[in-house]
Amino acid sequence: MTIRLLLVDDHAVVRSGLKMLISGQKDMEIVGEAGSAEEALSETERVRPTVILMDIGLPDKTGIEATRAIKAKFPEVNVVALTIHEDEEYFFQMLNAGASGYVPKRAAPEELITAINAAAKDEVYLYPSLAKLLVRDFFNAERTAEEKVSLDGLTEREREVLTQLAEGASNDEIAAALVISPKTVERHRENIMRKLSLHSRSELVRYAIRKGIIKA
Amino acid sequence: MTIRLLLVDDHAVVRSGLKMLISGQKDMEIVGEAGSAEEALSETERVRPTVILMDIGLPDKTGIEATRAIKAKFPEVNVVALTIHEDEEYFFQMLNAGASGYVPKRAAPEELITAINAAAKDEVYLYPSLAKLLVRDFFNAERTAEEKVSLDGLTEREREVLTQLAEGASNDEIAAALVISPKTVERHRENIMRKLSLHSRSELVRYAIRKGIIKA
DNA sequence: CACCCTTTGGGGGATTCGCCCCATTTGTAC
DNA sequence: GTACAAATGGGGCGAATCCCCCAAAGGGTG
Repeated sequence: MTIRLLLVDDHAVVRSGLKMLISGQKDMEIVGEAGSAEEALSETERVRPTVILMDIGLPDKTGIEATRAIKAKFPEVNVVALTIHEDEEYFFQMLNAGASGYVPKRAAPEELITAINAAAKDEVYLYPSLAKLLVRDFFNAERTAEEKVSLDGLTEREREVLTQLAEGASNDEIAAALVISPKTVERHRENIMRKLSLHSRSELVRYAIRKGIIKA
Repeated sequence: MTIRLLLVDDHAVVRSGLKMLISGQKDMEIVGEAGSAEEALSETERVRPTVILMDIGLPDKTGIEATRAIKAKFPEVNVVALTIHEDEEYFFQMLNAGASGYVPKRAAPEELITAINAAAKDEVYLYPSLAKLLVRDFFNAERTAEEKVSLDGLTEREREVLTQLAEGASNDEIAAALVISPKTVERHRENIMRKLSLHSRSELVRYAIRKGIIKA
């Protein structure tokens, strides 16, 4: 099964570099090129590629918008972002737009090949320095030491109550679980909210998830 | 800078295979081996490796627990999971435990080398078929095609209300924002909760964060 | 010993929530 | 043209929430 590629980049030089690189891969074939988001759309419709290599900086729209538009119309086409940007923002936006991979232009050629192969199999290749960001955000990790302290001076008991609150338990349920009076749970809740400057259970839930106290 | 490796696997055969593979890398050096979680801990303390290759199936504890314990004591040591398991559960648990990479044993040797290099640089390598799962879970927001289905049949207006609810807004605040009566907001909230089988704002908040409708 | 912090518990009141009942208008589908 | 979903709005009611007030027992520190 040959992988049919569409190159999207406004620099012809970049495209020819990619063509040279791809030409070494016998299971890949470049079936089209585009220098703008508009062209990318029409070329996708015309040639129906397996995978699109998408630059982010395009003259008309960003590659992010182009990706979103393409995935909306042709969800079976997978997009690999290939860009000079290693910003966290672009990375997340591109994945959110539906990209199946993200490779900086400074990456080794083999990494791009890996990413293309992954995208063709409907998998996702993430460049390691950026994958790290995704994992960090996903698990709200990085705590271990300082974020546990950054629970803004909550006591042990308060943290215990907060956990239950965040999981959606009512005052009575928490009281039963901790074997104390519902009124004491109230008391703890008030103290928690005052210390954290939060004013509703909903805000407590978000706070707890952000801090990694509970999982979403 | 040589990368100092600790191999953790209860099968000596696997360890010698890895030794052979690593011996081809002149910037890597195996400084220790362990056949159990217990040994992994003590060896980590003794040799202070840069990167640990960690199997999940160990005789005493799982590699997940071992990783958690090691990251708690030696956060600067990065762990790459190397396992036969490609289950979603193990994958997420391992990352949550603090692993800097996840490579199935069936992966190509170069992928393991890439993962080790990434881990040594404090980055994260994710095997493409599993990276896909992470991205999917992280951006469960808009799925272009099946998004409407994945939100269990919520209407456009209901999703709009849900977003506000999840952000912690009261009925009156939402009414003001959407320029409708508080009573109508109530109506929408009831329909949302019934459709999703949720029964409190707290549960709505978690649901919305899980689905990527709002960020935590 | 006096002081502070934590944890425990109660009273009361204004407000909000969660869940029923009801209805009208405006589309879209058959 | 009728039927059905979606969006709009209202009334009411019991429960829960949120925010004040109050207090006492126990631990630790200066």
